[in-house]
Amino acid sequence: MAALPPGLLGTLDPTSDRAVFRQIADQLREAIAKGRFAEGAKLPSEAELTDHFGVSRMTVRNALSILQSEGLASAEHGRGVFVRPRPPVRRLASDRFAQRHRDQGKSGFTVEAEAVGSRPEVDSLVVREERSTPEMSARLGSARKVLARRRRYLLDGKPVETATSYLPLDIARGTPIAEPNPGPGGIYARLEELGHRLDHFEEEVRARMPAPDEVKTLRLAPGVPVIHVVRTAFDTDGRAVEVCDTVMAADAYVLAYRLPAT
Amino acid sequence: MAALPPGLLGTLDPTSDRAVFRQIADQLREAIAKGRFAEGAKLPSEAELTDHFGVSRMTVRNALSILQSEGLASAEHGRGVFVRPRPPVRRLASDRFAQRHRDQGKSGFTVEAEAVGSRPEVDSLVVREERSTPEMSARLGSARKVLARRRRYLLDGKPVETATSYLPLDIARGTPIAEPNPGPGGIYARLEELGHRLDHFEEEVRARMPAPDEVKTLRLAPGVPVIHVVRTAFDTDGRAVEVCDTVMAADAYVLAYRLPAT
DNA sequence: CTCGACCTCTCGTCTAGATATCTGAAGGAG
DNA sequence: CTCCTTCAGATATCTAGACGAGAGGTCGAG
Repeated sequence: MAALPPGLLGTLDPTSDRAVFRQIADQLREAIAKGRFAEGAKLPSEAELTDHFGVSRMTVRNALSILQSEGLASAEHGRGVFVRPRPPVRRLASDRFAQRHRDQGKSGFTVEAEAVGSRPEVDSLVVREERSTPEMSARLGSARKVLARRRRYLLDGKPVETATSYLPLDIARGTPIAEPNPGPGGIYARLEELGHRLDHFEEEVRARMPAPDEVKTLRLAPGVPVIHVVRTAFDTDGRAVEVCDTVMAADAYVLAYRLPAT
Repeated sequence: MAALPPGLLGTLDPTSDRAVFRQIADQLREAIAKGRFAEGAKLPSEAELTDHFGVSRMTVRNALSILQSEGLASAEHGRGVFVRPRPPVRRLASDRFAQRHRDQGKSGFTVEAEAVGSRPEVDSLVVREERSTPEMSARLGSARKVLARRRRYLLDGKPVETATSYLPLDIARGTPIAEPNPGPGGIYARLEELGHRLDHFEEEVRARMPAPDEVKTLRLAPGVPVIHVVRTAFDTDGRAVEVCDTVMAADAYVLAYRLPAT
């Protein structure tokens, strides 16, 4: 076992009342912040840290798990623990739903993916009728059943977002909206053709840790939260014509909004 | 040691290749989801779970730490592990910066706090001149030094948000903006009085896990992400007159936006 | 040269304790 | 009755190992 290069990490303070595993985590965190470990670089192995600090392996693992829960590092079984690179974030423009994009037949996701030079993909498309939940009824008016359109979005093969649109059946049933592929411009273009002229959207943005199924679907690394957006589309009659429930990998997104000051 | 009530939790599947501590976490998660443990209720103690499942204490602790990292539970030293209550979330209205609130002399935070019947507080107010960072220079134009206004917001005594406003010195120096208390309506009202008529704001929203100092300042429980908002204010000349960097406890906030469809 | 067996390093899971610290309740001193 | 001590129960930290499993390199058989 080769020892760690001297000076890379410091030593423990036995007089401190700060737990040993936290001190170790602190040192690693500081070393990462100072660039002593580059993005994507491998941290010292558990055995090396065990030797360097003179503690048991569980204590070292405890320290490493802190860094992972903070999203600073991620472990790869059989390889090591690595500094998590900050992925190039993608910008979700505020004019995502502008008329001009619909007119060009492009969906919001396609527009954004092309803007950063990435390859967009859509996945696991399920369209079906479902019973409405109380929450959805409150948002959509009183529809008993709704049309649900579920899909997953990928960027260069990596899943970044899942979205489910809910529409009242009396609007969507028997229209292209109920087809897997609703045609150019997406369902918003179809809604306008059906006479529901869109007026505005309301978005609610939350952040939280993912549920286990979300970790799986979005292939989330430990310590990555999700951004949960619920968007309601209103037509010019003031009726809610669609609710879109979106869960995004927080390390892949920056949401951009423009607010008037008046 | 009293045994657990029968039926509250199931048993392990020794043939499964799913790790034991994950199976235990799954069972607890499911029990919480089904309401067998109410919000704020105490989960079985480590000793009880150890007995019930016939595993060592470290394994049980491992399972409980998963629930905490998911934000589903939080441990209290010497008391037990409790189901985290979903706190009543606060709504950040899209018209937060509307002219009418400034005219009434109310800040955005005060307006929102009153809307949910909570007692707002502002804390640790620091106003000083600082060197500008490259990022800030890019956002604010080219100011070499900036005025920084740091503060922490509390709701009913609980810290929920920290915010730092940065303003170019040529605008702010020697004005009420450089005072700890800028007067009614806050700095936006002062900016308008100084001839900088506000035109619009641009907000960038990110979510991530908190850094250790943010955990401390916002008294965040483990497994709670933060929402990071950077807002830039533009005047009618198109000049950026203020950048506000805000870090919010994600379990205390829902951000609401209204987007035009045109 | 190619491919597969094997070997080593690495992280993943689990056990069975020991000691420390915090909380809340019970009980005694005043 | 009030205050303080004591104690039981709970989580926090740490040790010292054992075995499992994935990744990647070495090296010999073919």
